[in-house]
Amino acid sequence: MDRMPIQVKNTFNPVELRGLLRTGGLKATRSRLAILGVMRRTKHPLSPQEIIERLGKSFDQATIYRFIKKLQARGIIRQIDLRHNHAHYELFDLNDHHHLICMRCGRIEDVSGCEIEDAYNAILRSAKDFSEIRQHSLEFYGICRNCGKHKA
Amino acid sequence: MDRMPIQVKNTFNPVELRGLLRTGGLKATRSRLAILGVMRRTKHPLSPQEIIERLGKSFDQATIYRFIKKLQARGIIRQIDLRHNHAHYELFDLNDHHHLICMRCGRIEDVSGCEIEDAYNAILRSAKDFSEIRQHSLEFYGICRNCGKHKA
DNA sequence: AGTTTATTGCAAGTAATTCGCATTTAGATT
DNA sequence: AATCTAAATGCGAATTACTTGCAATAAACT
Repeated sequence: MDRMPIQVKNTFNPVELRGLLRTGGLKATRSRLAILGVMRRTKHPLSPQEIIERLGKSFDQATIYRFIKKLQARGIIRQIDLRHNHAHYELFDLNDHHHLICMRCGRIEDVSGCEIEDAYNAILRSAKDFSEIRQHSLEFYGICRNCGKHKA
Repeated sequence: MDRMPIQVKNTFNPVELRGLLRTGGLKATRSRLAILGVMRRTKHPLSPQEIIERLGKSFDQATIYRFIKKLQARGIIRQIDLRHNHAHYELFDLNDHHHLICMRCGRIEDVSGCEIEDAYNAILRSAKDFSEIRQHSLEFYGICRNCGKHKA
């Protein structure tokens, strides 16, 4: 394949998607590249069903769910809790960001720069039974401007 | 119908449980007092099924789920994402605390004192589409000491 | 090209949550 | 205390979310 220019964080090109999989010991199948492609080009967390919809053609759920598990175990994606009754996922982003979620309409906005990482050590020091923190999840639930206009 | 969250101090005795419900415009039935009782005396987040188990007698799921929704809408309980495939809930606690969750065995430890609240304003300032934050969720996922001993 | 092994697709299975509706009950009203 | 009414319950069925077993397929290594 052609050598691709160096990309900014998390702008995975096709080659990099392959590498991502290989590094994780995962085979790079057409489906998998397509799934990662969808996630890459969507800027908000996706549910498995949403991924299937975006893939266009009918796609087997089991395949998605199994793949998601592997991605998650390898830290390639992370799980986001939007408080719908199903999980959402997004590509792991080194620029740690979190989400503002509207409790009425579900609108999502990214918020960036939250120095939780700095708190890790303090938390570990105070923890009795834990020796390692691998990830965290931080979501803010509120009311978006639009919903704020219309009385509840 | 559903109202705005009401955050009441959490020093519940039986009488206060009644008041809690009344303030929320909810009828104080025997079942409801029992459910709140279970949540009060358990120090970790519970799933609807766990609540049913603890209630002893056979208990209708629909009743629990419906009640939980109302409690949540009123800010009496909050939802915790332990990344099992179902939601967990705990009584809302003004002493804001969060959870360390073991990614292997699911063990939970509380961590307290995380000054996220102070970040609310900063976050709102930087937010484009949000005018109000009502709650947040912060969970840390890691490996507990016990699981840390045994190699993965 | 051939072999190995991970991955897929399908169909069935389980778990989690919701809904509709007839019945009951808490709490306000008389 | 008896009555009234809206809210809550119980039940069964429905829906949604996710998982599993297994035979067929395709990636990656030789």
